[in-house]
Amino acid sequence: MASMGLRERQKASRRERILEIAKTRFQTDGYTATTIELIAKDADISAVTVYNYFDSKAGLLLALVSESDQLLIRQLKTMIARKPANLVDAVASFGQILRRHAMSYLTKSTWREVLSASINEGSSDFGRTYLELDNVLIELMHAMIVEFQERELIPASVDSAALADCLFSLQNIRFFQFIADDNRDDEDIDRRLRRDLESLKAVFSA
Amino acid sequence: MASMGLRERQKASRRERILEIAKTRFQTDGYTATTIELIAKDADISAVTVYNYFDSKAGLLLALVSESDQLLIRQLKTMIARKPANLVDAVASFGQILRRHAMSYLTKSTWREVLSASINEGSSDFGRTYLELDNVLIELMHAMIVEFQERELIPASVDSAALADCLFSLQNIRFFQFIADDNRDDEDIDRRLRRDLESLKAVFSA
DNA sequence: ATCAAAAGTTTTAGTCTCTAAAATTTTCGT
DNA sequence: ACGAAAATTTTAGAGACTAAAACTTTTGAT
Repeated sequence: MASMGLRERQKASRRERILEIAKTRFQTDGYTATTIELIAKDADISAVTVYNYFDSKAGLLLALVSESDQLLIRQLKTMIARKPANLVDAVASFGQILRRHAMSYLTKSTWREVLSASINEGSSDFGRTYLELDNVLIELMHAMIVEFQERELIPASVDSAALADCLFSLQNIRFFQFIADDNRDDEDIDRRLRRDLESLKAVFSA
Repeated sequence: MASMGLRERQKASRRERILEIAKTRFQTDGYTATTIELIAKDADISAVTVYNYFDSKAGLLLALVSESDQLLIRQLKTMIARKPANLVDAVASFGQILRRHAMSYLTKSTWREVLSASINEGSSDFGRTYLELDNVLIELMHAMIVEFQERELIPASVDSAALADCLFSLQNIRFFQFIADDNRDDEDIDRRLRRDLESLKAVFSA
């Protein structure tokens, strides 16, 4: 990257700087208490410049979230590599890793901002970034299912991509519910997700 | 209700008036173009008074949405009474009725506001109202499944409540995706939902 | 009917997100 | 070094929302 001109280097480093400052601010003072003005002051720039780098306050937050994604992906891959014994356990583990990772990073209240913005801004940068994130996770779910097929625990005739999308979605809505309700804990959701899969098994095995 | 004092009657009628005005404004000018200030002016009250009746602009919108619910419920009941031939068709119809009803009432963009607020305000009035709405729909899904069990198309051993919750959730996330993306049409989602159910059938019937 | 308390409304003043545009500064290619 | 291009800052403003003080209306007791 030595070929980058001053301008480009400045742009990249300024972006990093904003992200860095926002991260600590969000963590120490919380999302709502952190104003864009404050972040700008910390970074010695004007508030408008922050908007020049990020679409919105929520967009800044999402950029931070997507940074943490590499770790999440690694954790999921490790789980998949351990070859879970059955689909129900596998999907449940998948969800659990997601939830725990989410909670290690942000509070539920802050996650609500992320999810809420992800719906509202399907077209913006934010929306696109979020969709990419989801797609990576769906890819992982897919890989997991293909492995089940290779081990012949799932018939090869099943459309693995369709199933991956569907199972991820099911897990995802339970994640939404987990985030939406402060009183719902990890085990609560784990039970519910397992119950979902068990009832589906019950109807369709008939 | 003749027993209500002046105060209570005024309160109710003012609430109705705000709702009425907001409804026409939202429909003619759109949600974002309609400011609280404008609604207040139309209703001959101050903007702060609007906030006295509704938590937020999105809350006002939700109050409007929940008004339209009676019609939706009737449509779903009619569909259920027609005794659909199989689960897949039934769930697909359920979703289709929801989407069409939604589109007959508000634009996708406006629905995004509703959904986004529903996540962000789990605790507020808004959140509670929205949960109630969902619960009514889950109840209907449940009734439908019980009917399937009565017709012995689904084994009586299946936990009908768990299944209803799960199938509603699955349908619901596809509804979210429908709303989130302007380019996704009704048939698109219908196909996807059917594919979801078919792949689940394929895995679990093995 | 009168009057004080209760309830509801308005005014005011302010914070915060976000946008647009004009003015200014910085970097870049020549 | 100089003009063009790009980024940044200033300024000005809209709009959602909040808190509190000032005011008006309704109510219930006398």
